[in-house]
Amino acid sequence: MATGTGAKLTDVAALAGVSVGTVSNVLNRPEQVSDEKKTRVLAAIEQLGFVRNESARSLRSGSTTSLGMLVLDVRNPFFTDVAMGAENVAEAHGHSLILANSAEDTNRERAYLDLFEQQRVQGVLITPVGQVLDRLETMRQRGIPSILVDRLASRDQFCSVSVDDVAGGRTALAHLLEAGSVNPAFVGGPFTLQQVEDRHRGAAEEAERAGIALQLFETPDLKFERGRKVGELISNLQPAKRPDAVFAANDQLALGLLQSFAANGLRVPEDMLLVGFDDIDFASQSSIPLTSISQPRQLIGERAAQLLFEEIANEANHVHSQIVFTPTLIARRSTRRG
Amino acid sequence: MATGTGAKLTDVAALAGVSVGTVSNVLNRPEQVSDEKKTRVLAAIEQLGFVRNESARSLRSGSTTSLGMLVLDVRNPFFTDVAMGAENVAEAHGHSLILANSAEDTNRERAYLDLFEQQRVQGVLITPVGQVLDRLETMRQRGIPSILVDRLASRDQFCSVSVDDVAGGRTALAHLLEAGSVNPAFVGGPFTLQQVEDRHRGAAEEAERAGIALQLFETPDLKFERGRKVGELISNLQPAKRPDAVFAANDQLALGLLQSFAANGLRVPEDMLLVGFDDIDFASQSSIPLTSISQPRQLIGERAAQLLFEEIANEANHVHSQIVFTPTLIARRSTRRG
DNA sequence: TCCAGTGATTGAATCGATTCATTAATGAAT
DNA sequence: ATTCATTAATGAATCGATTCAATCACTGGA
Repeated sequence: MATGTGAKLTDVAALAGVSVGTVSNVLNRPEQVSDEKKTRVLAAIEQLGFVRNESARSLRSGSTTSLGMLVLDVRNPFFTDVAMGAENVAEAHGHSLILANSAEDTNRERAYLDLFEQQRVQGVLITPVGQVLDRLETMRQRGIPSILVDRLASRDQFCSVSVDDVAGGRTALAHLLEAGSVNPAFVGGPFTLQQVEDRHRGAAEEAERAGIALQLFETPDLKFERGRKVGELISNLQPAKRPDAVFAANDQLALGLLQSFAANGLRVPEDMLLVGFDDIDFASQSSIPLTSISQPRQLIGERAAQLLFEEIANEANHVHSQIVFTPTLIARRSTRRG
Repeated sequence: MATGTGAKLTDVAALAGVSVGTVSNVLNRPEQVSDEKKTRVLAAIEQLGFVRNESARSLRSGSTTSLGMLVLDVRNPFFTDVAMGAENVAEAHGHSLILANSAEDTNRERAYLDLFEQQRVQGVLITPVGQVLDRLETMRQRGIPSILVDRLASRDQFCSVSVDDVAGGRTALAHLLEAGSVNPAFVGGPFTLQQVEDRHRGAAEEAERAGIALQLFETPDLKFERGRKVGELISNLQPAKRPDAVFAANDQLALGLLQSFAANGLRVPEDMLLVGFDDIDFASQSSIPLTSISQPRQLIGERAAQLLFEEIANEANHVHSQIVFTPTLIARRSTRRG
């Protein structure tokens, strides 16, 4: 049964007793083929187990039917959710999404962009790591447009889909104040990350507006372990100086804080209010469910893919746009007293 | 500057003043080309911004340089970790990994297998959803081998890489008994999932060996929410009948149990010991760190990819093998008294 | 000087599906 | 009966990189 190398289109044509053109038409313009030949061709395809060679197809037709997506970290649920949104839209357009992982490594980022170019994908969704805007612009000139995801395009030559982190910061702090905090703190860093900078700025604005000081605990990263360390530090402050509420720059950090508060006998929310950012699954699954700022992850992916298809369809006079979502607060036990 | 359609190999050859064969050699067998021409060609490539057309390359050479990977759920960290392992190995072999998500949907599974065949990937790593073994066998006869991941191959025509869940179950229960449990329980289901069945069987074996009864709380799924509900149930049992230790079939379930135990004033580990399975990141990040059974996720991906490359290299007389890893216990606070 | 041997270079043929100008067939209209 | 329009089918040319048999250039030995 093993045919060695598979059947090709000419084999199908021979078996069905039609020309290659007709077989191709059955595959690509079935409405132009008479029912009789169509069934004969389909039967032949079935019988031979013919699978069309995508390389040959795209070489001749000059275009593929796939999009490339390059994310910072596939292990981060944020990106996989975004990817799922994009994938759904791609599927609806009859395209497939090739998902690749730069793992925050500029070499891998470059390698995958090379791959995408070589494969002649129709377009690229990317959360950049390094300085790739020039590269992306070159690619667009060569006919492969790209959309920035989770980044606000700093130049107007790109579309982007991102989240308003400043607004998120404002919302978080307003919520803490409303819940009764008079001495709130922000925990997060480094400030070279735009996201951190923005979230803090929003919080600071809101605090100022209320005439309240915002303490700052700057961290070198946003990991769980870091949260534990800062939590230790905060727990050991004199009660008078200790903040009564913390806004953490992301949920990982917040969960670390939560763990060490619990270990040090600081009760959340009685002694300490806590808000995170991202609303990852585990925010709600912690033993004390965590209030968090939620981003419409799936929607981000969907919109990004839609924008990309628009640009693909109308490369010539496409107008770039920046979509910015406003994140929303999900209130849970960690800020609900009594 | 916009060249419209990019430069091709003949353009490079013309500019460099060499034949197309030489340009191709520079790309594929650089050691056979004199330094002088090599530099001229490379300069021309640079100047024209030439990017080789992968479709043309693989059409002529008859083989691609990519692997397909089809996972049950990209949002599950288990699979993304496995994927990263596989990706690393693929990269080391100069291949790229196309990651696709069947989302436990047999239609999507079929569609992506179609895509992989059309793209003539070199091989496939797959965690099957539906009944696809026949399909996979056909694909292998056509020259596309596949490896089962996180599944023990029921037929000997496939390689597989999986984990010994029975051993995991034994280890978990032995640990609970050692920690002082005299009335342990298993929480999990449905038993149609091989994983659940095996984990329970291991635990039951170990309990029997120790002459101790193992209570069973069967669940219709393995989600966090379900864990909360069962936790509620267990918390409300009379202390005499209530188990003093729980082995949950996975971490999600265990975290749900943990949350509701806390809400009901049942202290872990003082009043209740708790072990999960999978060792997801959040097991250690819970406010009471969770003891769990850990699977070598990355390693699973690496080995699977290695097996695949072996089969690709030696399709004719490859001997299929089943790799089964024994999971290990990571002891944390949830089973450490005093 | 000639020849054999080695290594670099060449370019026509090739991979397999698609395209499109052309032909064939059928029917409607004059 | 003839012309025109419409639809279906054909198959040679084509996409762009790779392959490989043939050619060329050069060296060292006879």
